[in-house]
Amino acid sequence: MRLSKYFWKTLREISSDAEMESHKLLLKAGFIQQVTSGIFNYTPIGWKAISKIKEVIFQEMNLAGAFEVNLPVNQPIDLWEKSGRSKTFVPPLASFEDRRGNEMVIAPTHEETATFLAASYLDSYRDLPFIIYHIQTKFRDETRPRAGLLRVREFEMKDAYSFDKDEEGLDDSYRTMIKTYENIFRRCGLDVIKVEADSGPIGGKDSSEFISIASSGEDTIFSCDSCDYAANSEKAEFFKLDADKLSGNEDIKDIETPNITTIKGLSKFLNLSKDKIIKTVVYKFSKGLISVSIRGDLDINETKLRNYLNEDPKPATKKDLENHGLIEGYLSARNIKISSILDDSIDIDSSYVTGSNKENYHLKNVIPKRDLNYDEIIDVSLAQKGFNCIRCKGFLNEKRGIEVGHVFKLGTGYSEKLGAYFIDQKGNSLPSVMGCYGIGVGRLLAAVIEARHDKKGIIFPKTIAPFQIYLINLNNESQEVLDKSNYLYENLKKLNYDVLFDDRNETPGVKLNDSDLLGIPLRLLVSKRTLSEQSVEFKPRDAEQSKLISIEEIFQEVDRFYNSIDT
RNA sequence: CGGGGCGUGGCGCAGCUUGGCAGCGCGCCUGCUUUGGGAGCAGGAGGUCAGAGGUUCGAAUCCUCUCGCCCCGACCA
Repeated sequence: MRLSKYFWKTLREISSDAEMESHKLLLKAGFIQQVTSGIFNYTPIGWKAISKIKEVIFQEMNLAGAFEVNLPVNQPIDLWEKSGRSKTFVPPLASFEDRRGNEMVIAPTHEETATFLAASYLDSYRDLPFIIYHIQTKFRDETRPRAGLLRVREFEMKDAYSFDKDEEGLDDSYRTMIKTYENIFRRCGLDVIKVEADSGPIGGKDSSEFISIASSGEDTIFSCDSCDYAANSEKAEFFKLDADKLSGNEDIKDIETPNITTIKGLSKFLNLSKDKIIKTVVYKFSKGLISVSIRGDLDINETKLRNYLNEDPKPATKKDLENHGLIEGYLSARNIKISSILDDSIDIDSSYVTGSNKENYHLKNVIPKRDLNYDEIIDVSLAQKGFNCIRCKGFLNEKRGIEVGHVFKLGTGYSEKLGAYFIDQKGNSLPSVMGCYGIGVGRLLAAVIEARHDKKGIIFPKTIAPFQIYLINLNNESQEVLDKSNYLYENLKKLNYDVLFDDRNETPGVKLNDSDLLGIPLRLLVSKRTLSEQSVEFKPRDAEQSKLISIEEIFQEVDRFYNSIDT
C-alpha cells in the first residue's frame, strides 16, 4: 500500500479525555474515532489490525475442530423469554419494535440463538459433541463505558458454544477451548494467566478468565507465589489462619462501649486484635433480612454472597434494622429472628467479642456454637494480598489485569429451556451439556497495545501487525532514492509481503515518527545516505539499533526476519 | 444511578472570575526555500462559542433548563 494513497493519518494532538496508554495510542495512530460514548468507528488500518486478530482466532478455532456459523444481531424477544433472561440480563437488553409490532432484541450475547440452532440440528448422541462459534457485533448498554476500547457498548466478540452428551464430554471440550485460548493469546503476543472466576449473569458452574497482566487493568486478581492457584478477587478463596484463638466457656458478659461502632474502634478500645471480634453486617434481599457474620479482620465478598442467595444483596437501611430491633454499630447474631450466615473464618468453639443488639454495649465470651443463631456456615470473605493460598498455604500476590477471554461451563440450563435435547444409547431424551467461550476482539487489541508499547508508540507482534513492513523513501527529491524504494516495494509485494510504503512528500521526522507510532515490526529505509553504500537500513521496531543491508541481500534478510518463530 | 470536570474554526486549547472587535498552536490551501527525528518564510480559507430560554444598550462570559462527553464510585464481559 502506498501511503500517499491510503486512508490513514496520525494525530499530533489527542483529547485529554484519553487516559489509558492503549486509548491514547489507538487515537494518535489513527486506528479509531469515537462516535459516541463506548461506540467507535475503526479506520482502515484499525480494522485491519482487528482483522489480523480475527484471522488468528479463526485459525485456532478451526484447528480445534469448531465450526464457524453466523448468528443474528437482531433476535425476537421470545427466545430471551424462554431462557428467562429477558428481564434479568444486566445491562438491560436494548430492544425495538419491528413494523409488525414484534419486540426485537439487539443481541448482547448469543447463548439463546446458538442453543436454538443446536436444538434444530440435534437428534441423537451420534450428533455430539460439536462446537460452533462466530465473531459478531454485540451491543451492551453499559452504564459507564471507559478506557477506549477496553469497556465499550458495541464490540466484536468471538463466542463459541460447545455441546456434549455428558459432564465428561464437557470437561473435554472445556479443556480443548482453554488450550485453544492459550494458543490464541500467545500468538497475539500476550502473556495471560488463567484465573478462576465468577460466572456472573451468564450462569454456570466452573468458569475461568484469561487475564493480561497490566497495572492499568480494571480487574484485580490473586495468584499464589508457590503453586499455580490464581483467581479473580470476586472468586478468590484463601486459607483462614486461626492461630491462638481464645478458648473458654465463661458466661457471656456485657461490656460498656459507648459510641464505639466500628471494629477498628472496638479493637483499639479493648486492646484486642480484630480477629477476636465478630463483625456482623445485615443485608436485605427479597425474602427478608439476612445477617452475615465474619471474623473482624476480614471483609465480606458480596459476589460470593450473591451466588449463595441467587440475588444481589443490598445493605439494610437503618430503618430496616430498627424494624427488627437491631442497632447499627452494635449488631450481633445473638437472639435474632432473621436468617443468619456465618463465614467459615469463625471458629464456632472459640470465644469472641460481638455486638449485643443494645446501644453502647458489646458482649464478650461469646462462643458462636453456644450463643449465636446461625443457619449456615459458608465462605463469604474477600481475599487480600498476603493471605494464604487455599491449596498450598503459599502467599497470595495481588495483580491488576485486563480480562481478554472468559470461559464457562454452562451445564444444561440453556439446553433444557430452549430444547437442545438428544436421545442417548438407551433411548432416553437428555439435555445436551453446554459450555461457552468468549473473547472480546477490540479489547484484545487494546490489551496487546497496553502490554506492548514504548514512549514512541505501539510495538506490534508480527502475527497481528496491520502491515509487515514499513518502507520509507526518505528523500523525495532524489530520483535514485525514488527508484530504489519503488524497486524494493514492487519486489517485496511480489514476495507476498504486506508493505506500507511511506512515499509521502513529508519530512524525515514525520515519516520516522509515524513509523515508530504505528509499530510495524520491521522498518526498511532508503535514503541518499544508505544508497551511498548501496544498501538499505533495516530496523526491527523493538531493536535499539538499525543495520545497513546491501540491496542484493535485503530480501533474504527480510525472509530471515519473518521466518523466525518468535512474535 | 451518586460525586466531580468539560463543551469555543478540522484537531488540541486560551478567553468566562470583573459582559464591550472571536484568539492561540497544530492541521488545511497557494508560492518559494528546505530534506536523517513531527522544517522555514510569506500570503490565505475556515467559527450558529453544544442547544433553548432569560437578564442587559450589549452575552462565549451572568441566570434557568436541556443535550452530549470524560473521570471517580456503584454495576458489569
